[in-house]
Amino acid sequence: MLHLHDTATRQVRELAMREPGKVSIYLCGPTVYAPPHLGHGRQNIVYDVLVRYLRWTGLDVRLVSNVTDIDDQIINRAVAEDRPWQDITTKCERVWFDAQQRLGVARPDDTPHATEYVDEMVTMIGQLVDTGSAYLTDDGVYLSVESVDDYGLLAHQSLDDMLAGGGDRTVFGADGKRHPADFVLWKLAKPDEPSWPSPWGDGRPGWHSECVVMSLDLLGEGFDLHCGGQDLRFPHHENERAQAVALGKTFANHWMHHAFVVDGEGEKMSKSLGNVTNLLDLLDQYDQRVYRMLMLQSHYRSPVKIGEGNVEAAVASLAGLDSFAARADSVPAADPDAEVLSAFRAAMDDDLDTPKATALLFDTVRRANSAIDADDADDADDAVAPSLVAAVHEICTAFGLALGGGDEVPEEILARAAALDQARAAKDYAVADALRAELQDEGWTVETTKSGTTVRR
RNA sequence: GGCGGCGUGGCCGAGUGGUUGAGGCAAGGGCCUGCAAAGCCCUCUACCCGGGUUCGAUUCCCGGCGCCGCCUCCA
Repeated sequence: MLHLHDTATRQVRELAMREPGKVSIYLCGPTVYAPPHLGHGRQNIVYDVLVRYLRWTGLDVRLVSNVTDIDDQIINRAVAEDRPWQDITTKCERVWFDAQQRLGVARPDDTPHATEYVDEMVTMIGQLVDTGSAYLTDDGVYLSVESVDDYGLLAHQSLDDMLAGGGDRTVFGADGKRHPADFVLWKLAKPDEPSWPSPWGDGRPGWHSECVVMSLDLLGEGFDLHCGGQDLRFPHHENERAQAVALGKTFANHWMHHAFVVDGEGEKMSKSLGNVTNLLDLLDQYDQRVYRMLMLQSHYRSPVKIGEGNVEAAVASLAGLDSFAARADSVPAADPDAEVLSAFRAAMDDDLDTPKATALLFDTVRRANSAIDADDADDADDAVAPSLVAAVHEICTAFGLALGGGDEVPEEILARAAALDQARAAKDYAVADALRAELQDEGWTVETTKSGTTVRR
């Protein structure tokens, strides 16, 4: 069974399932006002690997991930560029899912939008007001954090400690709030801002409300896992939870947070710092599997540096895997090696130890390569290569890592590869070398072996 | 000011109280190959500093230095 670090308890503990065999996961998705950066890419891949792995083990996973399509950032950009805010959200959402597809990330089962849930949010906020957990000020409706007994569960700090000053930081925003940590549920609209009707006046929902309403609506109370980046732990997730608790509802049973992508100096990549690397640039410049490879090789709770050096290293390692896949094509099908799969599951079940699992993958590839060499040499009946090859493919499936390059090789290229083999057979090496050089110049990877020439991108 | 994390070889990045500290990439040598490529084998280089606990610490504890995160929009 999968054991995962839980932010609430700070322990690695078993991911309990509300319903046996079924896993319900809520992932905080993007605010669609800018192109995705590397940090978003990490998020996409971390949870894609989680979901694929769980499905690979036979579990029925439902992943819900929202799209925040109304927010101050969106409004600000719309005003700055003098265009309708919906232009921005629809375009950014398209770019987001396009990037996910290029990353090989499966689309979530549900992608609810904040704008589709405004009525439900208004209803929920009304309940919070009715029970006295929320109150009206002159600019909106706020949740009183003091009405939530265990507020700070995810932050692991008491309200007093959070407020304690020091350094040059400012302590929350105050305005008309009863407590500095109280947060806005409903923002009353200023002139020309997008708005929806509510009992407290036209306005829009605060960021922290949509996820509560949507996760409870689609997954129900006590769903299994809520996840997102470490920066969402507090205040976003704390505040989501506060609303659920104030409503008397059971919220997520387990909290998972992944670490940041950092720059060369180890600083968090962040839009506000301006040190982000556009995810699309990486996808444009490199093999689209490269980023997944990089994420697999580090642990999801450790910061990871993305630089030209390790990107190139990942490219090279993928080339090795592709070569393996190409030569393994001729290996007969077999049941995957049980020991390898068992070691793989042990690693993954231990808080998603993908670095260990990836090491196992490479190790298995090496063993399989050796076994293929040995089988070529003596035609042994008790060949171990097939089961190792099958195990490699299983791991790659669970990782969501496609091997083999993928591009179809045109007939004309295959014909030239065949001509190359004929020249070699005729010991006409000058012709053979010329053919190989031509193909390589055109960007093909050419591998001539005893059993023939393979060509791929 | 509070809470938390990190400091490993040429680079990235795991991990552990003990004869031999993953894996990837890079480098060197070899095998294979008509020659390459791919593959396989071998080799090289590391645990921030100072104390302490211990038979023994990179791993545990204390102190120091350096870096980072959250407490504010943020994956």
